Amino acid sequence: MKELAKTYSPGEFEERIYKNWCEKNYFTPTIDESKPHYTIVIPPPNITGQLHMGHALDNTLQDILIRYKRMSGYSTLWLPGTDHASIATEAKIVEAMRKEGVTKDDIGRDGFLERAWAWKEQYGGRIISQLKKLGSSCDWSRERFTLDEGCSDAVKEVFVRLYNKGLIYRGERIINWCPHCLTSISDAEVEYEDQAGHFWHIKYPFKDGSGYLEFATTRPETMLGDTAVAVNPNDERYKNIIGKTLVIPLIGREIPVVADEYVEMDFGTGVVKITPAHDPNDFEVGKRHNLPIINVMTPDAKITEDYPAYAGMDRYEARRAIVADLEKQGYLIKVEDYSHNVGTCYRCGTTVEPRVSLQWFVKMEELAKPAIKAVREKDIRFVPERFEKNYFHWMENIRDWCISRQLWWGHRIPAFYCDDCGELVVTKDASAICPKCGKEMRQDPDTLDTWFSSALWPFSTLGWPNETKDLKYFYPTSTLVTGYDIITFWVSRMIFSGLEYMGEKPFDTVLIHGLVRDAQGRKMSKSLGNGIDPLLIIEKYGADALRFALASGNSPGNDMRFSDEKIESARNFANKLWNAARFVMMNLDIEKVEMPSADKLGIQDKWVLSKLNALIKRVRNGLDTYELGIALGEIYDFIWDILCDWYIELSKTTLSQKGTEQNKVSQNVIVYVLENTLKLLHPFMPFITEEIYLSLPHHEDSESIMISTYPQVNEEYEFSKDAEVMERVIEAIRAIRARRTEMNVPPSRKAKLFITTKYKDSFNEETAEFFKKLASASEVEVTEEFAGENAVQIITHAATIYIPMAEMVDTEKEKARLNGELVKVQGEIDRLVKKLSNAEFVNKAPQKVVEGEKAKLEKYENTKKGILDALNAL
RNA sequence: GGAAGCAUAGCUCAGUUGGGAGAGCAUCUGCCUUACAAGCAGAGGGUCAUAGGUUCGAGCCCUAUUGUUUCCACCA
Repeated sequence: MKELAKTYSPGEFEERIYKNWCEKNYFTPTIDESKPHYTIVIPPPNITGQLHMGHALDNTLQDILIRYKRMSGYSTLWLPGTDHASIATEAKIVEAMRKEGVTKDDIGRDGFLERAWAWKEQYGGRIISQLKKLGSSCDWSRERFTLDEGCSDAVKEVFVRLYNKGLIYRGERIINWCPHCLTSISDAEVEYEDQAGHFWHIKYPFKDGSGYLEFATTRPETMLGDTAVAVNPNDERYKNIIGKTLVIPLIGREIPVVADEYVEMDFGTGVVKITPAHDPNDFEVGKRHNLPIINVMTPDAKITEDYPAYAGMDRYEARRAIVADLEKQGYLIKVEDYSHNVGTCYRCGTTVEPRVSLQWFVKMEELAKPAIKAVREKDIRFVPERFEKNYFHWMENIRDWCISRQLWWGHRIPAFYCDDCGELVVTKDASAICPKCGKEMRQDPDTLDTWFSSALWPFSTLGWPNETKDLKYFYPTSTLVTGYDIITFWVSRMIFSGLEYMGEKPFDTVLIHGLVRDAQGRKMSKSLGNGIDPLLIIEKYGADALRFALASGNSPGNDMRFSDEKIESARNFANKLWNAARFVMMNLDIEKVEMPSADKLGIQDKWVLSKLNALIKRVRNGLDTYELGIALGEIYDFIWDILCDWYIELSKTTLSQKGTEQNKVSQNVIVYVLENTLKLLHPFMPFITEEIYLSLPHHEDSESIMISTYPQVNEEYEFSKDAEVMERVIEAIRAIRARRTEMNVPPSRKAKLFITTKYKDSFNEETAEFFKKLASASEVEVTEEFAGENAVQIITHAATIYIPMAEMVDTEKEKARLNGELVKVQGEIDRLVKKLSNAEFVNKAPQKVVEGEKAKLEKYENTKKGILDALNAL
């Protein structure tokens, strides 16, 4: 047994404890077929990332579940790792190179990758070390990286399999292009935002000189790529011009007027210019009408050399120039303000440019079907359930997934081309010879979407495609914990991937949490500068306090706010527990906890043990149903209210009486209760619970709380009758304190109590001590009748307590007060009588509820009788 | 355009099988009571957004409305 420091200072032990856990290999599970497994794969943070509150929340929740299951006898694996984050990382490295004046082309692909790996070596581990500060009990011996050898092999395997199955194809499609990142991005990677823009009303002349056709556009610069103008075939206004030829001003190209259902008659002028190369809808129209596709922009969104007047201008410059020219030449009719939704790149925020290019796609429809079924049939469960709707909506309207990226940092597409004959070979091999001409083939220069490898994470990390022991034992994983913002990006793709390649779901349950917002409820963001750094919080308040602040009051799927208030109250709670433990230890001389038999227990012991059982039940239930915030709230209430405010106070007398039998009983019970409470709390606050646990004598033999057994309800310690006896005492003590405060009697002024009661089991010599200690009683006399005069009277349903403090009693005031109480009590009685005389209530309500109401009525009747007696006596 | 969440004390939020509303912070009062002032003992403060409905009984279930946030789709 060692002594605890005087104040809670987490900085002194958190690191030491974590190191010890690692050295003892507690985080590494053993594969034991006789035990159930519980597996979580971490949502791999980007190697570019720094720990933010979102990570802190996500990992706190995972660690709580993992520690709970570990203590509950599961073989528990929490598999950690990081994501190569192709766009984000590449952007970072390109940026760093730009500062040195070096471009990607200068150093070439190999040179670039060398730099990227060096960068990964240097910074990629940063977030991992930050996760450790949080207390995450990940099995670091199994740490993985989405771009490591094994994951790369899994990616290639999947690509080849899907290609051979016809589920991966290459085609020229219109895709979202980021002119800043210079790569394609998938639909899911586009974020839409409202932008103020304009509606330019423009007219194109008919070739035959028969006037003009007016329409409006938000993007006049794309007129350079117009290959038609469309109207609705049912639009009477334009029936006669379908098929006529228009001439595009400024460039003189002749284009047809086509009819297409896509055009809405009631919107704007009912005329749409068609630019198949730069708008997804126009692309579809173009396909239907065999229109040429004219790309007018370079990859960085500048006008091509084909249009000398505007060549080299970026999109927006060209827009201004073209509008100016149209106006000059009389083709601009008017300009309106118009707010519209514009797609932006989720990484850099640049407005995306739809662009026709040759890309690789995954055919989604067939893959989505079993993934929908698995969730529909509750084989995979979302917590909370409502997020299924998001999932279904996305999956049921899924479009093919553009997976190729024009980046270098990532999994290179395992496809090879023959420059001579155009042959295509898809293979896991590092090189390929053309089967037709025997020539060395050229590998596709592109890489895969980062999410392509993340999709395989639950099994690629366990060794797939090899049939490893890990894969057999730990797959499928148990719970996936993540934010609602990446259900589509990640969760949905893991589900169809797991089902397709493993033939089995990747996890049972998806626990969705919300966002951590700032104190004002705003999203934490770099641009707002309102982010709170979890590492600074840990430094100042401790990891346990941070975890408490994040887990308490958190309910699945809901956003939460993080404030100074919250973290301070978390730290105060840790301090409270710390001091309670200090108090307990100050009073101990036992070496090991040996629980006394029930007949030796005091009434307060029976009460607290019953309360502990109730707590265990509720906490386990909360944890089992993913209501972690509720479970933690229960523990908080127990520690603060039950343990500290009552049980410790109730035990002070016996704890100070060294050498007595009751003293031994008290020591054992208080340590037993504290030990169990610590265990219940351990998943939430691992460090402080371990530090205290190791300082206490134990009930069981365990060298660390994290590998001890999670508490279970102990039927031996169910004393519901005794608990009621104790509750009556507590109620009386509360009533006395309230009365004394009301009368401004300082606690230092002790007074004798006379108690009349029919509950002699509650009010007797044993409990008299409690009144002395906690209700400023000098003496307690339980009597059949109190004959004295001018006493302060305190009436509970179980007893009437007289305090003879004549000078405090003003008879008239006392009468008024009692009459006031009488009115209140009578009100309650009336309500209950009415309810209980309602035959429908008595017949239809559950027996338990009716009994409860009857008991309440009896209590109020008792109180009423007490008040009436008191009034009579006055 | 489609969908979902939220609306409870001055503030931030709990309240899961429907049985007369809680916490933290803030406010007020009194306490250095030998673990803790990061504390202790009390007190005040709520038509549970509005209007209907179901039910013996609704903060909780249903419908509509208002406000608010988010997701999805994206009509030039």
